[in-house]
Amino acid sequence: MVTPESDEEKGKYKKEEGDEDETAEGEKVKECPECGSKSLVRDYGKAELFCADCGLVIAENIVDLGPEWRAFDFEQASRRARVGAPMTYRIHDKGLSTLVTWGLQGQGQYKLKKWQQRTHIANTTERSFIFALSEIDRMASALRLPMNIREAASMLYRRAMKKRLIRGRSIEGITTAILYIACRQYGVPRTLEEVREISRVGQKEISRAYRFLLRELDLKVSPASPVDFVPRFCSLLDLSGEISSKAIEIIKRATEKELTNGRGPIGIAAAAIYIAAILSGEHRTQKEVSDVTGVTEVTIRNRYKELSEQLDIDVLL
DNA sequence: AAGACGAAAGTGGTTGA
DNA sequence: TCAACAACTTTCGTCTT
Repeated sequence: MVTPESDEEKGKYKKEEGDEDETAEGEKVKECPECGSKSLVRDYGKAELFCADCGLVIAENIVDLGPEWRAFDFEQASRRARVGAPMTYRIHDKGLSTLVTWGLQGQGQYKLKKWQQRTHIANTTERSFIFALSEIDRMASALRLPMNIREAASMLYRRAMKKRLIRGRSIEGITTAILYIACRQYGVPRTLEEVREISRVGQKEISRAYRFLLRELDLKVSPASPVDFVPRFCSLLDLSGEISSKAIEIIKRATEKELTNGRGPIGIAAAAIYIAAILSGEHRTQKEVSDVTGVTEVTIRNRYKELSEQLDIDVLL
């Protein structure tokens, strides 16, 4: 599985707006097949091309790592082809189910009862697991998240179950928190509000489950970077990739000057987008930005005042 | 009339004794 | 466990376009 994002990985994403990229099969891609976004980003560290909106990994090994990688890849591909469908974490028994038929004739009543008790427990945990996976899938669909993130979420749930962390807790809370974590880990964070909207539980419970899982699975989720929100917010505001790049540039300068310390990343992202849009002659009102980002106009104002003053950006309306 | 501005009070989460 | 604290929100009156 791809495991994401440590601090040092920040900043090595390179924007390739409007540029064409090649998948391993040699096709040209310009937009994300999952969500249609044109914000495709190359991560040279992991040698991936992925969608900055939803996190879908479109191509791996896009960088020429030497002449032999294709052969390597092909060999693997053909080897896999012989084993059947790729194993997935999203099927409750990892897709390796076997059909077993029992002959129960001749068993005594007692033994049967015992067996039923045992399988009852197995059935209920199994049942809730299946429910959890379907919930992850439902919410991931609503958020338009790609398979790789759903896989990661399912895997996290598996780990949580193995450690017996689910018992006595609401599946809804856990699954929502897990999805929230998975998005963060893949560098396409969702806001707590966005996640809450498609969840069946409230924000309080999601946060509780979130903190609980981080502690118990000792996951390290570095605080979300404002940069990670920019492409998605921009496309929600119908702003071009140029503006997105400009906003990211502003954030980078702000980060160097340590203007982002202690501030909420979403507020920073919102302000940077607000500024970038005005500078590009594509004005968006504070209300519009506020609506898609979920931070108030007041916060956008405060951040954008700070940024424009400290970075000597003249924002003339 | 809509957008931007900023003061002031309120809220929820973190930190440190 | 409690209080102090910073960031953010809510609310609202005022100014600008």
